[in-house]
Formats: sequence, C-alpha cells, structure tokens
Amino acid sequence: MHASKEQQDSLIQIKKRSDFLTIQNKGRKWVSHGLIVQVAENENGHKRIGYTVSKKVDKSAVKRNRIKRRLRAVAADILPTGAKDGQDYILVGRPQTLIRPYETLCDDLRWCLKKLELDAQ
RNA sequence: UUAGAAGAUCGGAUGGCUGCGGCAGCAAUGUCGAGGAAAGUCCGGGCUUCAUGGAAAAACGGUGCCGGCUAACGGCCGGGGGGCGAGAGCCUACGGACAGUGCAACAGAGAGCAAACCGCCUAUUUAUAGGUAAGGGUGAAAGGGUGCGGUAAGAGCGCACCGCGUGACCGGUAACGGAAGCGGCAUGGUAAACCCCACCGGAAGCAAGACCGAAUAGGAACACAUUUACGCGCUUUUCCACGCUGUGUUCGGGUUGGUCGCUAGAGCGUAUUGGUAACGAUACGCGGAGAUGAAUAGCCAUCGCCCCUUUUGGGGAGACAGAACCCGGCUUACAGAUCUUCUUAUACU
Repeated sequence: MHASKEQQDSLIQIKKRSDFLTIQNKGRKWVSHGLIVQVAENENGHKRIGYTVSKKVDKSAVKRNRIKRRLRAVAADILPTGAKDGQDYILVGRPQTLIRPYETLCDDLRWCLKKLELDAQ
C-alpha cells in the first residue's frame, strides 16, 4: 500500500501563511474523528499539501509534533494516489489524532476525500 | 534488617521494511541527526548593531555576614552567626534603628523625654494631699529575673547569682569567638516601610546584523569652498574636546525572496598533579543536529521492566518533556532503576 518515491515527489508543501488563510476561507471542509481535511483549487496544476496543529489541540509541544508526524505519515501513504492535481489540501490535527490506530486514521482520510469529492459535484 | 540523611549516574537496547533533514558523491549509496532539564526566560557573559569621546554628580535598577573560585554572576566552594532535629543533617534577603521620616487596630489610667485605675503606706481627716511601683486588671508588647537585706509602704535603693550594656587583652586574613575589669540597668520593635551606607550596571537583541536582485521621501559617501554662533547631538545636569553650512559628483534606504550569520566553544573525556573544596595546571585523545509551516516518523519482531494467573502462557504500562545564535548558572517538572558515604533503632557477634 506504500506509495512509491516518485509519487511522493509530486506533493508540494504549502509554506506561506497567506496561502493557508485563502484555502481556509474559500475552500471546502470535511470533519472526521481523526482529522479534518480542507480542499481548494489552485492555478498551477500541482498537488499541494499543508498541515495545521494549533495550540488549542494540545498545549504540549511534544504531543503537537507527534500529531503532525502522524498526519505526515498518513498523507504520504494516501494522497499520492487519492488526491487530484490542481488542488490544495490542508490536514488539521485533532486530539484523537494522537491515540487513534494508524489504520483507522488512514480510513478517516480516505472517507474525507470521498465525501469532499461527492460534495464538489 | 528498620526508619531516615547527603551526593552521583541512567532516563530502555538491538534489528528489519517504508520514509524525513543536513553533509559528501554524476549516481548508486554512505554518514550524522534532540534533553537532563532542550522548558520557564529569572540572572551572568560572548557576539552584533546603535549613540561623538572622556570625567564627575544625580536619577533609576540590582546586590547585601566573611574569605576564596570564576570570563562573569544574584552562581559555586569553604568558614562564621542564628533557628530546627535524638542524630546524620537541613534552613537562613544575615549591612545600618544615637542621620532623618513613618507605622502598630482594639483594650487599657498609662505605648516611648513613661504613667497612676484598683491597691499599699503616711498626714490631716473621712475626703483631700503626698509617697510608691510589690500585687491586681488591660494588651501581641507594661521599662531586667530570683532570693536576701532594707523601708512608713516600696523601689537596683544595697548585695549575691543569672541576664544586659561596655570591654583592656587573647585567638582568627576576616566574619566572628573567648574574656579580666567596669556600669546598677539606660538608647523597645519594624529597613522583603521610605531611607542611609558600600559595591555593580549605556541601550536593544540572531526577526541582532551583513550581502545580493527588483519600485518612491528623509538620507549616506567623496571632493572643493566657507563660517565659527543661537541651539542641537539616544535618561538628566556640569566641565573639557569634537561635529553641524553651501555647491558638485556618485550611491541609494521602510517591504518581500535568497545567501551568509550557523556552529570548534571560557568544548568534552582520561591520566597525573597543586588545593580541605569550588577550581587551576600539564599531557594525551575525541570531532558529535543546524531545521526555517521548522527534519528523528509509521509498522513489526526479539530481549529487558511491571502486573495478573501460573505448566506452556496471556495482558498492560513506559515519566517529565522537542534544539532554533552559542556558552556558564538558577528555578521548576520527572515513571522507574542503580551506586557510594553516613545516622538511628533492634538483632547478631
């Protein structure tokens, strides 16, 4: 089920704060137990991905880092095949992200992507 | 063995598959990759920039027994005083109250150059006057304590012992300790209240700052000429020195992106050696994260740890917590494990 190295290279990371804000404003959003996904179209035709774990989720920096790492691991497995070109994705961590089993977390992401695709039509 | 005290160390290990960041390499690949507190940002430095340089004073902030260590400190080590404990030990903002100002509710007669409510004593007389601080009462606190003498009753009024003040002299680098003698006892507490004294301190921080490439004011540098004065020059004042003006030429700033700053530093380890110790000296060895929406992850196996039942076995937990320019400390958090030294009680010998 692991994505190949080539596929993972197609993912570009979102770094600017302004990009995060525009995606959050104009994009669509779907919530699951393990994580939240936000999607918006972009102009350059690539798949782009960003991660957000705020201090609201957990005050400990160690736990926030671990949540971000798990989100990154899930995204690396699912998104190269599950995501579409020309779209921006933001994965938002939740308290459940820390303790949910890995397979369930993957299912959460797949479910969110499916729902968002239906919603777009 | 019981109950403690002090100090130090560790903070799971190994491997596989799929991945991440730095470096090397054309590539394959190789190699390195979080902590004892990385935390809080409370001190002290290095480094960088800003202000024209120096001296003195004031203001503001900090430190506060003594000696030593250190680049430095509010840190550490050793010592002294005071307090706590049976002890090993632990705690300690621990300079100054004859420089000045202030503060202490209520109660009480009286609370800071003491006072006289009840009482006691004396006189005249049945209410005053004087003496007194033993006893009572109030209070957090009532101006030495006990005993004897003394007296009208009393009182350091006198004496002894204790306490207090002062203290020749002795020990110690010092803080301080000991102490003959003298003083009849007085100048209560509070300075994490203002304050005084001694010592220390310019300010802001790697989003500092430097460079490169792209669009507008103040401006900056260089050359020449000229004037020396009001005022201005990064807390204020004073003193001394210095600068300021005009013209021309050249360059070009607030923001964003990239590169550098960026990790070898008061570095770590071992041995010898000086020192009670903190720490210093010498020799040899080591080379160890540098990200910038920010790298250590996901899954699994074995060993170890804890709990349950015990024949095999099954299940569970894994603390506090994530480098962001770098060091030296402090403070706070921490499952569990190990080692060393010491005290106490009991037993054994």
